[in-house]
Amino acid sequence: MLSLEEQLKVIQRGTVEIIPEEELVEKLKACIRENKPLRVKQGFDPTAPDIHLGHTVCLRKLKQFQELGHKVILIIGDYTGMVGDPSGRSETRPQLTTDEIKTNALTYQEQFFKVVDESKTEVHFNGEWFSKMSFGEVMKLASNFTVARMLERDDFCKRYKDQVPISIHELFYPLMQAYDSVMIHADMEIGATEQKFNLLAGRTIQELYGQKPQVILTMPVLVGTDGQQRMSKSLGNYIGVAELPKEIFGKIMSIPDEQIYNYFELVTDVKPDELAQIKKELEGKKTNPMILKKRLGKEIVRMYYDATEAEKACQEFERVFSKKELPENIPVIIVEHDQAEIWIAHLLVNAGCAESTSQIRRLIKQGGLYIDNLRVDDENLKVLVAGEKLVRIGKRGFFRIVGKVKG
RNA sequence: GGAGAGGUACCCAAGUGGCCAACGGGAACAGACUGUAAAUCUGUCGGCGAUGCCUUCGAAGGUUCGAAUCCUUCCCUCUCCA
Repeated sequence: MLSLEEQLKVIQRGTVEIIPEEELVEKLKACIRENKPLRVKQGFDPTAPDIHLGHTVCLRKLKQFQELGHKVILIIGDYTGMVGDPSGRSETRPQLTTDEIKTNALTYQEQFFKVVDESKTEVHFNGEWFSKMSFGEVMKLASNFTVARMLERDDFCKRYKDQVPISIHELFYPLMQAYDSVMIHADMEIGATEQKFNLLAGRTIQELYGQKPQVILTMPVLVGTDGQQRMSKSLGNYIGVAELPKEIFGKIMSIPDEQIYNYFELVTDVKPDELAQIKKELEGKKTNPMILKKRLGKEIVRMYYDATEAEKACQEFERVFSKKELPENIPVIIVEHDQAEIWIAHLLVNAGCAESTSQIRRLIKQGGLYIDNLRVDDENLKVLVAGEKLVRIGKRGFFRIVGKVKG
């Protein structure tokens, strides 16, 4: 095990807060002395079946703990998932069914272990204890917190003021997360800054159950591809770690330039001195941000695939967007029709390239539709069904439509 | 239980009898520009082979030549009082 100072250096990297830092020092000292690893916890609710880069900010921290020789405990919140974490939310989250939770949990684990080391991880579902809890125990847990304290939370407070409903069960969320810490005897819990309240609740509850409170460590919230809000699947601004290389790369290219540095810092393995270099380049006007963004894209694809895929994704991007050439793989769609000729809008809707004929009309009006590299300017264009057509919708939609006349 | 406020398109949000397929903003999409799927600017943004027709403003009925707008019932949310 590394020395206290060395460990602290690694642990502190990229964090927002460690509360309280003195306790961490104490815990680390004891663990070095007794050669007993810390139990470092983080929970995830299997709400959306995709881990995205935002999640990896904390996961990567967990990984660092593993590398320092500590034990990571991953809680899959099948029960908390039924409540839905209110953190940073402006409304009640939809409650998941047990089936959804089950399938999501599987994908989750698969994706977790793209970042953390499975062999050094203990996995628990919080249903293990919550499903067995009696109502009396629930009441005991609930009596430890007051409504006023819950309403200290910014998200609840805001909802309350804005007259947005808050269901009673949502108030249980922090308590449940806290109780998880009791059940697994957590020494430390990691979460994004918006988790602070829940994490602190863990300390309170642990003490009430006669345990030493966990130290909490918060990480910055990663902003999504829109450059505004936190990355989240429901906001549609996320980059999933299981996405295809070209998707990951493309989405990275679409983040605002101002976010480049944050991404390098929070979700890549780029070393501190290199980070400083990147910061400099971004601040100086000499380097085109695009260059750095491409590097970022490659860096991230490499982490979840490999260097070859990363290079390919970058080249594909350059081919399609910089040189405006055709992408490498164009989906082929086979369409059948009983007439020899068909209105272009119908052809594309039948092939699933567009949702409505109105959409195609609009596209043509705007000059965004190409057939065999020729811009279509006639909304009423009819085409022969038979044969293969190369269709381009806007900048990104490429299709090969192979038509057959029925009968 | 009583009193009041409110439910509008993907989201926020105007509109309180015809000029409303519904102002505005965001998202999204398209175009221009650019060494980026960044930024900026412009446009589009319910559906339909369409200078017209059909469906939409919590739900169902009703009044009216005509309703998102008025009436009735119901469902949902919030606030205050108890």
